[in-house]
Amino acid sequence: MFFLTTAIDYTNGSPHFGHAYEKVLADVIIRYRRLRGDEAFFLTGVDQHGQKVQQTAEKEGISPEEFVRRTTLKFSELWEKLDVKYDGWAETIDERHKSCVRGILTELRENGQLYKKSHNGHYSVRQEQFLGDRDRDDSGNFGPEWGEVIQIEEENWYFKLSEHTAWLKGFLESTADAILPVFRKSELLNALEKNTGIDLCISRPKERLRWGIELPFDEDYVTYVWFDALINYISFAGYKAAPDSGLPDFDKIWSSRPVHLIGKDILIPAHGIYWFCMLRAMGFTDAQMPQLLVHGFWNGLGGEKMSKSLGNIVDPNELAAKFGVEALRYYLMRDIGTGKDANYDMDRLVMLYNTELANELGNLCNRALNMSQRFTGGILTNTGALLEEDLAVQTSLAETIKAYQEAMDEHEISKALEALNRHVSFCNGYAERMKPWELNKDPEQKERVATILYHFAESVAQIAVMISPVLPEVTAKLAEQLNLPSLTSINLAGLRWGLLPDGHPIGKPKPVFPRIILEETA
RNA sequence: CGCGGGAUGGAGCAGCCAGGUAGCUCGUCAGGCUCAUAACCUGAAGGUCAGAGGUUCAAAUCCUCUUCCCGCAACCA
Repeated sequence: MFFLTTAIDYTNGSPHFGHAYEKVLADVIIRYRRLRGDEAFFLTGVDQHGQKVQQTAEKEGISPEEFVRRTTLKFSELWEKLDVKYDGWAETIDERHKSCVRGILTELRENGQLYKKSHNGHYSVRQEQFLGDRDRDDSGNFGPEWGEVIQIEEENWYFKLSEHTAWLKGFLESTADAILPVFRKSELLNALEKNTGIDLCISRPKERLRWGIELPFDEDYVTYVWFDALINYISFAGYKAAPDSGLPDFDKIWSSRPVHLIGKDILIPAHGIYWFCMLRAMGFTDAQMPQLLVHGFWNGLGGEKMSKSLGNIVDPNELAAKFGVEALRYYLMRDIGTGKDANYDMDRLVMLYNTELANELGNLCNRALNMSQRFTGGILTNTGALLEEDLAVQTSLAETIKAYQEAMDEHEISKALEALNRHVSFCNGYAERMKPWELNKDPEQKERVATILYHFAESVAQIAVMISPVLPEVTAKLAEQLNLPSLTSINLAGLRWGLLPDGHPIGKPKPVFPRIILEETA
């Protein structure tokens, strides 16, 4: 079983472009695994506890439950709109999750992994948080933004993180693919190097934070965000779940190393250090440790961070409404290398859609069907003699499948799409060289024309299958036009020359990718 | 010497790990075609691969140093 999770999004605001990227990427990866014929489970969801939620709800004069119910909907509705299809949905206020967290905390305490101690430090009353040295300004003082800063002493619960860091170092060093891309691992190892004997505080006193999971053994505290949120990966996979919970069978879901798709911001320390050590403390073996697939960020046009203050936030809902879900999904997968950062550029979104989808693939499909209807009565035949040029098309397609698969296996979606485009381009060149519209004027060449048109249609059919993880709706539309519904259920191994049977009646052409025309707005 | 990423024709990127004529898309220019969503095809111009040094028969690719840009600096309880 291939088990894929994403980060769970914090329900304090609306989903933005980055949220959409991660979920679409996960959706594409999972659809690809299914295309390969693998059994797969996709878990995503929302992180609903914490101070920010508590504060914002208070400000709006509603209960945190009500607030979280509303914001959660913004996420789930977006995923539905963007055709992100998950199998499990994680909400951290779910009782099944809470009881899993409490069960784990209880067990860790019994195993001597938790202890209570007091800490003395600077505390900002206004911001309701402890301050560290890096919160000081240039002159070494805490600035006015913190309001009144007092020295207080507070007791809290700690997790013996330091007992596991030596193991973690060894595990990371001996597991080449523990973290992808690889350069992230060196970053993590460096961070780990500096982590000497520090334990992790896993509680917050209730007088400061009520909106969380109460510690099962100390009712004055709630659980620290990461000790709550990270556990979603196992709680909603059925870890220690009651038989009637409705959750999946954990042993089945976690039968091989799962993949956690996360952003680069939460690798260190949350996933790379805390989560691995938490799993280790719970008794997970090295072979059960998840793989972290770390993606980059979308920045604004000049490469600057997207932020509210700069006003360059991009709303995925607006983009989907303006350009369509297909254009958005395609852009999200096409214009960024997995693991790297990219700059969001609307002009590129339009350009990539118009050139690669409308002009290339869409047009190839359209001209193929058109000629078939006009020249061969809409009937495909593949019994004609093959010329070198025809065989070159078949070779190009076979190479495309290989390149596509290699790229997808490495989660390099953009490169996979590039490979598909190369074959489409090749077909367009083949069309120019063969000139079936010329040949058609000669009645003697009927069979030749049919053979050429078959090569177009078959190419479109196979590309339709390969593009399905990224653009599932497009595959359905192409399958309909090709009059071959089975395309939507075929898997990769079934991609062999001859998907379209001899004598197949092909459908009528209708643009699958209407060009996006941007209105001039001066 | 804190850590990591990046610097490749006008723009955006690939190539670098496993050295061997610098590649892709867009844009520009000139042709061609007309089956097709003003789509398609061919050709051309344009780069001393940030800079310096080193290794090598050979370096964008390996090593060293420098400059510039970006992100992070985790114990914030």
